[in-house]
Amino acid sequence: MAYEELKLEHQLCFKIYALHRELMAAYRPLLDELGVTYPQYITLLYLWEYEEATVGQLCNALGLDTGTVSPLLKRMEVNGLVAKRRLVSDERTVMVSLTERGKALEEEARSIPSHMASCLFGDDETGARSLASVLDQTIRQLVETRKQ
Amino acid sequence: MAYEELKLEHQLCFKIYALHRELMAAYRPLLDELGVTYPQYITLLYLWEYEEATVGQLCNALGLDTGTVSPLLKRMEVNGLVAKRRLVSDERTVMVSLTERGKALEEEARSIPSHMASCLFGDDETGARSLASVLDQTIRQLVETRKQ
DNA sequence: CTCTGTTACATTGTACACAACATAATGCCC
DNA sequence: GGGCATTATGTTGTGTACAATGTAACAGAG
Repeated sequence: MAYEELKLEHQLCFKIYALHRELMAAYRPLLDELGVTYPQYITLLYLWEYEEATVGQLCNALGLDTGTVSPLLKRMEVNGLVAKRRLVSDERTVMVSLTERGKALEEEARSIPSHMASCLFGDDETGARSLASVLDQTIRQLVETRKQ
Repeated sequence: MAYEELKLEHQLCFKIYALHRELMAAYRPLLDELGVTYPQYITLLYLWEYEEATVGQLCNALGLDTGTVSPLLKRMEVNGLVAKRRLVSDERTVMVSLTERGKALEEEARSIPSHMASCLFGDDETGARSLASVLDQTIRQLVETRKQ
């Protein structure tokens, strides 16, 4: 007896929410082998690319706030993946860098993107690009709207 | 110096992850007015449509496990949105139904879908449908892969 | 009727995610 | 150089998520 527009099956948000969780579930077995979670994995992706970053840069790049990133980095430090040091030039700023163990994981991670691509698209090459462009477009629109 | 395939910007997963969080952020102010979170909102969507459901049916429909749904329902019960009762025919089964207050929220929620649609797509009507179909396709592929 | 496996749900433990607040270092205005 | 807003990060509290485990109720085999 619900209003048509409120039916669960019509909600785009729910598809995005569901896809997000399916995706995390698909990554989990791969990331378990590296001993990291998904948010830790994307933190590593950033650090593999830029060598080191401040906490603030990581928050910005990943779109997460300090309440998420700060304890996440603490766990990664405990697990020996990253090291933290305060800048001499500004004692407020914490610079995060990879340990040898953190760097070494990059080799083990190399196979993940292509493996995940096949999980997401099977053999459909064009599907990936069309999903990417639609997602970019939608995120842009959302961010746009939020800023007003 | 990272491998090209491991750069953050190339990761489709990250776009989905980011979109998911942007979307939750966009919903938050609307749902705050109803006094519910997003997972509670989709639980209400289901109950508005089907009147009542067992815990298991909700887990299935929402794709969440009992460890998530069980405490979520407990909070909704405390907030006076749902009621729970055990079936006489099977004392293991818990039936969840809406309270008057839970039913009343449906009216207040009616404006949410169209409001969110404009946040997601601006004026672009076709964007919604193309995103929906790409998401459906991708979820199907992921679920397919997971089952093997 | 009893034993045993299964089912439905709840609980525990770990890890996000974010709002709100706390803290310490910096920069700047005078 | 003292006061003060700002900045960078950390902490607290609430609410997901999910794996693993617990528990009571049910369902059949013998």
